[in-house]
Amino acid sequence: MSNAGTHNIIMHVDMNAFFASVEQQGNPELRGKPIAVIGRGRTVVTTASYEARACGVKTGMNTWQARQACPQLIFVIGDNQKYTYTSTRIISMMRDYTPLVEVFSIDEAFLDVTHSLTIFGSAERIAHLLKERIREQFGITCSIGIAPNKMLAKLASEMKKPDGLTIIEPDRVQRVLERLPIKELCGVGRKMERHLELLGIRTCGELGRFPVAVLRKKFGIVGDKLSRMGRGIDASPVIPADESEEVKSVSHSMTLDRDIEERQEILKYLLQLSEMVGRRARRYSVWGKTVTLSIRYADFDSWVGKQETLPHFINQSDDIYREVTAILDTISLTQPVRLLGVRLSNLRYESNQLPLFEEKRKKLFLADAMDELNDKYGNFTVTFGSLLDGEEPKSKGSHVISPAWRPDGIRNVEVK
DNA sequence: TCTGGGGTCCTAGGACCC
DNA sequence: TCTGGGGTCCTAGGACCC
Repeated sequence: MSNAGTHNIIMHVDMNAFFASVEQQGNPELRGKPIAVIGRGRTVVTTASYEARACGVKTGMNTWQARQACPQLIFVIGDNQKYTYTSTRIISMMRDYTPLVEVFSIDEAFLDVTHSLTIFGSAERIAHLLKERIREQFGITCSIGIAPNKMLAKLASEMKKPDGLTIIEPDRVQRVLERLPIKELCGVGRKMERHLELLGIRTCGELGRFPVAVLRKKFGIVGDKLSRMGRGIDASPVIPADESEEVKSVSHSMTLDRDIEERQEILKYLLQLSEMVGRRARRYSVWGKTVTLSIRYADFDSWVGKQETLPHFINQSDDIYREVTAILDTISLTQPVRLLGVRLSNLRYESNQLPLFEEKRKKLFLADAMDELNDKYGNFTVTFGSLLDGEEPKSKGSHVISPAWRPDGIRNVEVK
C-alpha cells in the first residue's frame, strides 16, 4: 500500500485453520488429510483442516455430524499448550516488524506498520516476509489484510483464504463496502443483521448512508458505531499487549458428559470449577468480589445465571465454592443440568499481602502449595479432599479453547 | 450422539445516597 | 411530610467475538 503519510497502515493476520494446521505440521501422517480438532466428552469441531472443509465438515458440528459429512475424517483431541506455544512464537515474530502488535485471539493479530515502511519498504513486503517466515518455521499459512484501519484490515484478511493477501487502498474503500453484506462486519451478528434488514439495510453501503440519528435511537451507542463501520471509519488504535487493559473476569464452565440432577453430583463439579477459577485467579494475583453461577439446562436453550457480590474480595477456591453453593441453594432447578459454569468478576489486582491472622495465613500457604503441585503435575493432583467426600473428581478438566465459532469467509466481494 | 468454552460490552430496572 | 433528579452499584439478560 502506498502511503503519503496521510493515513495509517494496519495489517490483520489470520492463521488458516490454525489448530488443525498445527496438528498436521506436528504429525506428518495427518498432512493432506481431512482432520477435525475436537475437545473431550460432549464436544464439537473447533477447527477443521481445509481437506475436511472440502468434504463438508464445518466448525461447530458435533462429531457425529462431522463423521456423516466426511467418513474418512480423522478426529484429533486438541492440545491448548501446543497452540499457545506456536501462537506466542508467531506473535513475537510479528514484533520484528513493529512494536504495535495487538493479539486479537490465539490465531489473529493486528499490526500497525505505519511507521515500519522506512525500514521494510512497504506493507506488502512485510506481509510477504511474515508469511514466508511463518510457513518456513511452522509450516502453516495465514491470510493477511492490509488497509487504513483495523476494521477494514480484518475485512480484507477474510477475503482470501487460505494463504491470502488482500489490500484495500484508501481510495477503494467505498467501492469495497458498497455491496458488502453487513454481516461481514465485526460486530454484526445474526440478530443485528435481522434488525438492520428490517430497516432495509443489507449492505455496508446502505448502512453508511442510513441516517445516523435513526440508528442511534434504535441501537444507542452501537448505532453510531454501525454507521461509522458502514462508511469504513474506525479510529480504534492497535493496542500492544503491554498497554492492554487488565482482565475483567475469570471463568470456567463445562458441559457434562450427561445431564445430571443430583445436588451431590452438581456440587462435585462446582468444586472442581471453583478450584479451576481460583487457581487461575491466584496465578494472575487477582481477587474478585462477584461470583456467578451459570446453569444450562438439558434442553440447551434455557439458562440461569445468578450472581452475588460480596463485601470483600476473594480468590481462594473454597471461598468461591462456598459462594457458588450458596447461590445454588437459591435456585430451584427446572430441568436436569447440562452445563455448569463459575465466574469470578469485579476484579481487583493486588500485590500479595499476608493476612494478619494465623489461621488465614495457614490456609493461604496450603493453597499455594496445592497450586504449585497442580501446576506441576496437572489439575486436581491435589484437591480439597474433605469437601469431596473421598470421591475422585470426574475429569482432569483440560478443555480445548477455540479459535473460531463462525461461518467461513466472505463470498462474492469485488476487491480488485 | 445434535448443539464448546472463555471472554467483552451494552441495556434496563431497582436500591440507595445525596 | 411532598417531590424531583443525579450518581453509583448491583442483578439479569442478551448480543457478539474468537
